[in-house]
Amino acid sequence: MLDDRKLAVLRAIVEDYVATKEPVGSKALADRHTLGVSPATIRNDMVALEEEGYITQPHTSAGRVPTDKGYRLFVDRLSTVKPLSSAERRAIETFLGGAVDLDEIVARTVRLLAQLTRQVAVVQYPSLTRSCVQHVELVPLAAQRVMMVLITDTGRVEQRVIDGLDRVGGDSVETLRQMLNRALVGKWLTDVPGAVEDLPAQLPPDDRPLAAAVLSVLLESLVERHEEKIVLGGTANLAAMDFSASLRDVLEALEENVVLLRLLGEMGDAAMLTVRIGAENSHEGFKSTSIVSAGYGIGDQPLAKLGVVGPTRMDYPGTMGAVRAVARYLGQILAGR
Amino acid sequence: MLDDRKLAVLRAIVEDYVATKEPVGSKALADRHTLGVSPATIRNDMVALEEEGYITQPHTSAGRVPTDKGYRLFVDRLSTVKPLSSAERRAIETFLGGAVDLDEIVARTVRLLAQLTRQVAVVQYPSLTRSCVQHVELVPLAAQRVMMVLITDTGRVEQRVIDGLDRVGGDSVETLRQMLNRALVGKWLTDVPGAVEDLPAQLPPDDRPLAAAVLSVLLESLVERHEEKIVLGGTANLAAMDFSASLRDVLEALEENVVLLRLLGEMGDAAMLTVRIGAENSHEGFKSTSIVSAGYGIGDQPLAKLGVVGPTRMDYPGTMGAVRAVARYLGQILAGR
DNA sequence: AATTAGCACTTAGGACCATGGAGTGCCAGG
DNA sequence: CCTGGCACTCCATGGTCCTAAGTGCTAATT
Repeated sequence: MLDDRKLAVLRAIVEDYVATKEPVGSKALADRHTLGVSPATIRNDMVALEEEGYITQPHTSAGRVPTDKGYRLFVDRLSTVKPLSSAERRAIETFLGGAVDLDEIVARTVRLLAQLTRQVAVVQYPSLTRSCVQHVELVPLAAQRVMMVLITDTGRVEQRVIDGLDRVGGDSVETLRQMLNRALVGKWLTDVPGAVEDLPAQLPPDDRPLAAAVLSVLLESLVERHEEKIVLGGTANLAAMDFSASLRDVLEALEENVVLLRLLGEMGDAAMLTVRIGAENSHEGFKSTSIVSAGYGIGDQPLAKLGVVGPTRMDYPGTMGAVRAVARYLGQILAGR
Repeated sequence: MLDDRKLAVLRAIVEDYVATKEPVGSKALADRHTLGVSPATIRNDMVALEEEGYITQPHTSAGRVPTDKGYRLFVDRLSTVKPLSSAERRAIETFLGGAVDLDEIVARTVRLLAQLTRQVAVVQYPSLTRSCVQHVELVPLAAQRVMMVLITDTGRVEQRVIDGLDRVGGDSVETLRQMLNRALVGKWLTDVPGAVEDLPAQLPPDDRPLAAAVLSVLLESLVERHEEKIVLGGTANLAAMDFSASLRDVLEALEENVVLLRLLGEMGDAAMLTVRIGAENSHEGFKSTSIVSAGYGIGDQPLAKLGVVGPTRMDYPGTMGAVRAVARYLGQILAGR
């Protein structure tokens, strides 16, 4: 059905449309690309492509524009991920280098990705479900309050205040602290529930209320509703894009972290580079955008995902190259800490 | 120069322009407000107001629009801060209630403020310079690395990794930990440098390199370049606004946290409700926006600031009311933790 | 059978113009 | 000092026309 030349035409249409932002006609294609055939032939190919639903024309006498399906074919079969220039690679290294803690690493990554792609960047914090406990600290704040600080091997530091306790003795806190660390250090967060099950029983009765309170907070807020954090950057780049949807809709969708997280979650895991185009995104606000994402992690251990959001009319090879490169470097940086 | 009626006219112009987003003419004013005079009289007043620079007309045969100076006069002398409805107050309380930690309190505050004002909300984290040390924790991560966690009374938890040490003994860490806490707990962060000056001298020689490394990180990254964090929300509301500047410029300016922090810093301190109108903001990107900000704190102890950014044509009384109310509630919530 | 040239057809968008309406400034009279 | 009246200005709106770009179809060519 679609011979090589038709595919070449589709590729040319996508490339030109992305570059010029204007519907592209048969004449322009013949001029700018060396397809070796005349505009008339290209026109014939275009009707075939249009019948198959890969391209469409905004109105009768306009050029053609790729559809979501057209972009999909382009991404799957007609393009190759474009590696970054060595200048860009160096920029990444120096830029991600000087970060002092996880927050700063993530913040810099998101800025970097936004700058490289000129689109909206999204970076998810290393998932708690993929982290191990490195240390648990209990800090007495007042007679009835204790702060719990959980430090993971991925660098995340989460704190919660446990409130409304009866007079808490310093010894009880210290005992519980040691016990928690003995039981939990090195464990996956997902394994924490099992590991703490029989802890209260090992304590003297006086200390059990405290232990119960601490454990319930730990389990509930950190394990069960496993909090995923996400950071956005480069929203200013939205202004230069023009969606079919309204800018407001896109901005609103972006502010819904829950939605973004779900979408990221639906995308390919691990080191996979995944592209979701237009209506493939199962959310109204992203219907006229594409999302390019990749997982990042330490070694082959996936931690979380990052990506960019832009108009469906985007430079897929370049964007995919940038996302992949940043994901890899981020993994390296995290590994080297 | 400006009698009461002229001021009333200015007030009416501002109110109508804010409501309708259209230049307002003498006839409309006479109809919609009970000024008790004819359009012709109003016209005369308008030329006076225009000569003084309070209003201007986009073109010869259009109505009048307030200038920055006009808004300034309106805010200073012609309006009163509008208290929130009781429904809104209750919304604030319930919304800010269920937050579990400082991050969530700040996140909720920023969403709330954006929703109430339908503009872009900005909330600064409690300033480190206004915080006291509540606890310092040292966690050995590996033979050559230690993580320092600093917890303040305002709920902030900052962590830094200290790297490149020689073999660190568990005892050394424990000794240093106790010593740091004895020396620092309860101290203002700004007083930390003085308080740690002679600490290394009190340690056995073997432990001094570790102490020096920890202290240098502590001083440098937390005290000297005292990190201020800031959070944005409601940028989707930007789409509905129309600035004279381009949307992109405003978005870019908003992403520059440093700029925002400086601007907030230039605004009135403590419980003061401050308004910066248009060109009063010393940054290009905010030339066509107004910023309404207030300090928040516990009791009369200021902690940091929050505010909203919107078009100069904004509902000042309403916005000021919302900002003031949210700042107060935030203080109360923080005090009650 | 595939490609190409030629041609008639469609349509968006720009230029041009006319017109109506909103608003002004000014003047003379109350 | 206020007001009604009036001439003037200018923007916004809508209509018309025209051009440029691009198409689809057919007949000729390879």
